[in-house]
Formats: sequence, C-alpha cells, structure tokens
Amino acid sequence: MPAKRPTISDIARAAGVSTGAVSYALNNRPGVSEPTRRRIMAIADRLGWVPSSAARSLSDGRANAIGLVVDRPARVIGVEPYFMQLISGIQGALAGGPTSLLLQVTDNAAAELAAYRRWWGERRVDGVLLVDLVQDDPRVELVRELRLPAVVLGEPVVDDVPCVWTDDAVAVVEVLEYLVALGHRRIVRVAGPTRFVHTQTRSRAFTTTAARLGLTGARVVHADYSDEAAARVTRRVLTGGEPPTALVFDNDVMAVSALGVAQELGLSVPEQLSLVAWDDSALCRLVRPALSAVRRPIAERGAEAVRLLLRVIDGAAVEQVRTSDPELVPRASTGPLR
Amino acid sequence: MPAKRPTISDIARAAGVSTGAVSYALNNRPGVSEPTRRRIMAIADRLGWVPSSAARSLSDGRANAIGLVVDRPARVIGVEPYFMQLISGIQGALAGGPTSLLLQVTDNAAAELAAYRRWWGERRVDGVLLVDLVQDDPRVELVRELRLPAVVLGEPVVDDVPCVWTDDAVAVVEVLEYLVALGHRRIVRVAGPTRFVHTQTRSRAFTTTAARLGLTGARVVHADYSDEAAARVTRRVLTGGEPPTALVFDNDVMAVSALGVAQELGLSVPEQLSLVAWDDSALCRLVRPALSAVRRPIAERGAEAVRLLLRVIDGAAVEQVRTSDPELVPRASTGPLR
DNA sequence: GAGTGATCATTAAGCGCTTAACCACCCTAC
DNA sequence: GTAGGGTGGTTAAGCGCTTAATGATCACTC
Repeated sequence: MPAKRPTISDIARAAGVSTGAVSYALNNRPGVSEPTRRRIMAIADRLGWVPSSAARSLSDGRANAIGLVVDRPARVIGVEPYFMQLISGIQGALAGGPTSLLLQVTDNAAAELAAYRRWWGERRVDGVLLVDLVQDDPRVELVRELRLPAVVLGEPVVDDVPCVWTDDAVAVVEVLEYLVALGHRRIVRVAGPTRFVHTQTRSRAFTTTAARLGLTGARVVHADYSDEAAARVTRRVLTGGEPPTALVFDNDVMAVSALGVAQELGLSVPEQLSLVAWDDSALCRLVRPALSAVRRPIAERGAEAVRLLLRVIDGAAVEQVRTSDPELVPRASTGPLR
Repeated sequence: MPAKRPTISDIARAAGVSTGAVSYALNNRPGVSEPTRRRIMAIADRLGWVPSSAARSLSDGRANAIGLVVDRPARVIGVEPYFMQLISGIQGALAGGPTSLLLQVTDNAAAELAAYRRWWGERRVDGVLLVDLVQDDPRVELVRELRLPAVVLGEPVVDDVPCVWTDDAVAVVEVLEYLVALGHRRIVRVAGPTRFVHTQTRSRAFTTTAARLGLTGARVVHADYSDEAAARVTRRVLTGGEPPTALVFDNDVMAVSALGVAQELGLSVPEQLSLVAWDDSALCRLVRPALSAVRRPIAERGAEAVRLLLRVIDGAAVEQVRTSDPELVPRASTGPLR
C-alpha cells in the first residue's frame, strides 16, 4: 500500500480556507487574493501535493493522456528503430506538460481497434495517434464514430482527419534520379506490404518516375519488412533474369538483410550492386559498407503530431501539417555502375 | 468532443434497478440474483458499456496502469532493440487484463526520478518497473519511501525489492571458456558504463574467470553503448600494444560497430579477430559475418516482471524470480585462433 | 444612508464508480 | 406467533477534484 498523498483538503485545512479556494489558487484562476494564493501554493509545495489524475479526469473529463498503438508482430518490433525514434519524439513534445503516453503493442489489426475502443470507453485517453494507415483504414472510421481526437502520422487520406506527413514522393524521385545519374537503369524497389498507404504512394511515385526516366527494367516487389522476407525476395530478384543493379528498400532492416545476401552471392557493393535504405538509422551507419538511406525526420514528426493532437483535443480545426521533406543521405552502398 | 459513453446509471435506468445493483452485477459479486445479473450484463453489453478508469481509480484507489521509464538519450534509444523487445514482452503479460502501460523516455536520471514521483502523486500507476539499476540507486530509495510497488529488472541488490533476473555470470563464464577453447588468450571485454550494476557483475565475473583460466591479457574497457564510443575504444584497443584476439561486448550495437572497425583495419573476422555480442538481436543476425551473441530472454523477462509486479501490487510477498540463464549463440564472428 | 459593484471567499453539486450499512421480504424453527 | 437467518435488493457516503451559484465584506457613489 503506497504512502499517504496529500489532497487539496489537507492543503485547505493547513491554510484555513475551503477546498474550493485551494482549487482556484492552484489552477491560477481568479477567485482568490494574491496573498492567499501564494500562501496556498507554498503549502501545496511544502506538502508535495500533486493533483490526482483520476479525480481531475472525473471532474473535468480530461484524461491527460494520449494513446499510441503499434501493430507489429513482436518479432519485427525490436529490430526497427522507427518506433523508438517516434516514441522519443513524442516524449519530447509531451515533456513538461501534464500529458502522459499510453502505449500498446498488438499483433493484429482487430486488437488495435479494440485497444482504441477500450481506451475511449475507459476515458483513459484524450486522443490517439494513428500510424501505418492502410487503404480505407477502419481506424479512421472508428475515431470518427467515437469522435475521438486523432492525428494520423502519414499523408492525408481523408480530409476530416488531421495528419502530419512528409512527402515521400519527392524522395523517391530524388533517389531514382540519383541512381540514374550513377548509370543505373535496372532498379528494383523492395517495398513493404501493399496495404499500407505509404507503400502505395512510394510505389506510385517509383513507377511514374521510372517511366518518365525511361527505365524499362524498373519494378516493385513486396516483402513484409522482416529480414527473412527481404533476404528471400532479394535472392530471387538477384538470381533471376536481368538482375537489377540497384535496389531500393522500404526500411533499414530489409536493406541490411539484402546486403548480407549480396555478399553471400559474391556481389560487391557498390561496385556491382547499389543499395538504398528508407529510414536512415544507426543500423545503416553501422554496417559496412554503410548504407545510403532516405532520412525522414521521424522524431520531429512524432513531436509535431503530438503538438497537433493536443491542439485538436483543445478543439482546434483540422490541419494537415507537412514536415520537412525526406532527403537522401548518400553513403558507401551506392556508386557508379561498373 | 467525444461521443457519449454509457455509465452505470444508464444501465440502471434501463434495467430498472439501482446503480449499486448494477455495480455488484458487473463485478460478479454477491448481492444480486442470477437472473438480474444476467439481465444487467446483457444491457451493459448492448450499450457497449466500459468502466470509466478515472471513476474506478477514484473509488477503489487502483490506477490499473503500470509505469516504465526508460532513461536513455534519444540518440541511443532507437538503435537498441532491447527496449522494444522488453516492451513487447511487457505487453504480452498485460494483454487481456485491465492494466495499461505508461511509458516515459527521459534523458537524465533526475527526470526519471521526477517521473516516478509524479506518477505516484497523480496516482496514475499502481506500480513501476525499474531497469538499469546503478549502485545505490536512488530509485530504490524512492519507491521505498513512497511505498510504491516496484519490480527491478535485474539482479537482486537489496532484498526488500522484488526483482526478476538472469544470472549473467554464468554466460560470462561460458563465453570465456568457449573463447579459450578456440585458442584465445588475449581477450578484452568492452563493457557499458561502470555505474550499472549489471556491468559490474559481468566485469567481476569476467575478471575472476579470466584469472581462473590463467588469461593474463584479459582486461575490461568501457564505452557508453553507443556505436561511436565503441568504435573509438575498439580502434584504440586493436591498434595498441598486444592487441586482443577476441572482443566481448556489452550490447549488440557496440559489437556491430566494432565489426566495422575491424574491417577498416583490415582484420578479418573471425580469422584474426573474434567478436561476441551481448543481447542477441536481429542486428546480430543481419550483419556479415553474423555475430555470435549471448542471448537473454528479454521479452520473457519483461512478461515475468509484469506478472510479479501485479502480484506485488496485490500485496504478495517480495520474491526474486530468476529466469532462464542466458546462453551463447555461436555464429560466424567467432572462430579458432589462427 | 441606501444602492451598486468589485473582490474574495464559501457552499454544494456533480463527475462515475464502489461498498458498508440498511431494509424488506420470505422461509424455517420452536 | 415471534425470533432468527438468509436472499435480493436499495441508500448513501465517499474517492479528490472542479465550478456554478451564492454570500459576506468593503469601497464608492449619488
């Protein structure tokens, strides 16, 4: 059983005023004189008073928490730095404020929906962050139905839901033009699962840009972000007819995995094969050759999303915030075609 | 503003009973007849009722949440798979129950202490998980003072605080004997910061085992878990006098970083240098050569810690749960000395 | 000297739920 | 016929906080 925590009644008694006065004082609202306010605050301070979030929630209806559900199988989640970076960005924006982060990791979409619904029912969160949107995402429908404030981390898909996004298309173009400038013509994009909206966006940009640049050998294959799947796909692509001279991946793990495959196959990187990862991370820097990668401001986006969500919770109008464009960080894994 | 959520009064009205009866019925306690209970539950179900966590907390004093603070600089946090694995283990044990996870990422110890104190004051958590204990850790003192239920993820340091741990020493011994069997005599351990208890334990085991095995060239150097620091230290060690033939690291990131350094220096792994990582992860599997690593049951430990914490919250006696021993997973980065 | 505001404080209701205390009723026992 | 003992409910207080409504006090004004 935890130690005793002071309540506003304790403060009121110590100060010789009513609890109402204490409440007004501590919340910096009119209703108490300046000297009294100061006296009350001093006492609260001395007693180490902290407002009970339950009591506060109950009376003002705010949970002072936001929720994030990450729907990735346990096997994958540890590997991808993405989420931890995102979380650390989120925390940055939350720090100092009264709001906490509720995190849930699930391994299927239904559980994710259930989690949001439960949080809403329990009034545990004031709003939620949505990541990895899919086409006609049921979560969008859900937050709309529940009128639960939400911010999508990703490009705008519907216009009544706020979002913060980066324009992935510009990076796709940048990467392709960069590779073409190095002499590559047969380029394969190893994408994540098709269902994700961002996968589709990037693939579309990839296809149209490839066409514009006259790359006939360009195509898109899919994997599930895991190293195993990436290895399988990469091996197939590299040993098939007309093997590509450059591969572009949808995350860092797959790119690193492919690097291993290339080495197994005796292909030297970048002399015979160029590799580009998406989402730069320490992982990309750590391997040899270090991987060229598209860097997105992940933590910054997380922080921006939180700020937007807090505004939305306070009743702000729907906004679609665009953060800085992703950029290609060239390293040792890309080079001129020999 | 969120949509309307049903309360027990709504249910009571619909069922024509008092809210007290509804409460008894929904909590499966005596006080209502079986038919009435069923009727009430059916209505609750139809209405989609979910208990308000705030109201419940306020009346029964339980927050139905546990807290975890991770104190690592943002730069490092993304890279290490450790925490995500831990979190996913935690979630596994929480799934299905009424308890949620509150997560905070901070970048200094004071902020971590403040976070625990705040959560306690706000009555937001019923208990907390403590990771990365240091010597005379102030957090131990804090949870004791606040009488906040806590479980340490790590070896027993004081006996009034429950913990779940693995015996790292046995793995240290295993690794050393393995390396010695391969012919290595000059072995350096690249450890994490000295302040962590687990660092000290491993170093102690390393030193005594090395002495027992008669390894005069064995020593311990320190880095801060980051790839940069590890690269620096590794470079220094490998280019100094009497360079080691085997390196043992305290995490995966440092080992991978060292692999890069070895390649830069023209040392082939494992022919000229063997590397062992601590905490196996996809990262270790991904690089070439794949890294031999000590695998600890991280997710399992997280789950076990949660189960223990929930028991402690319910008033169980202090336990010190020991989970399965870490084991060495030999891969391509270790081999006989040439 | 009554009326009019300010100003600073108190009172009390209410947020949604739990739970001890109470009550009405029927059944059995002697 | 009344004491005793379950059942199956209701009542009401309380968890810690917010806040509208109310009230007391003092300072001006005409």
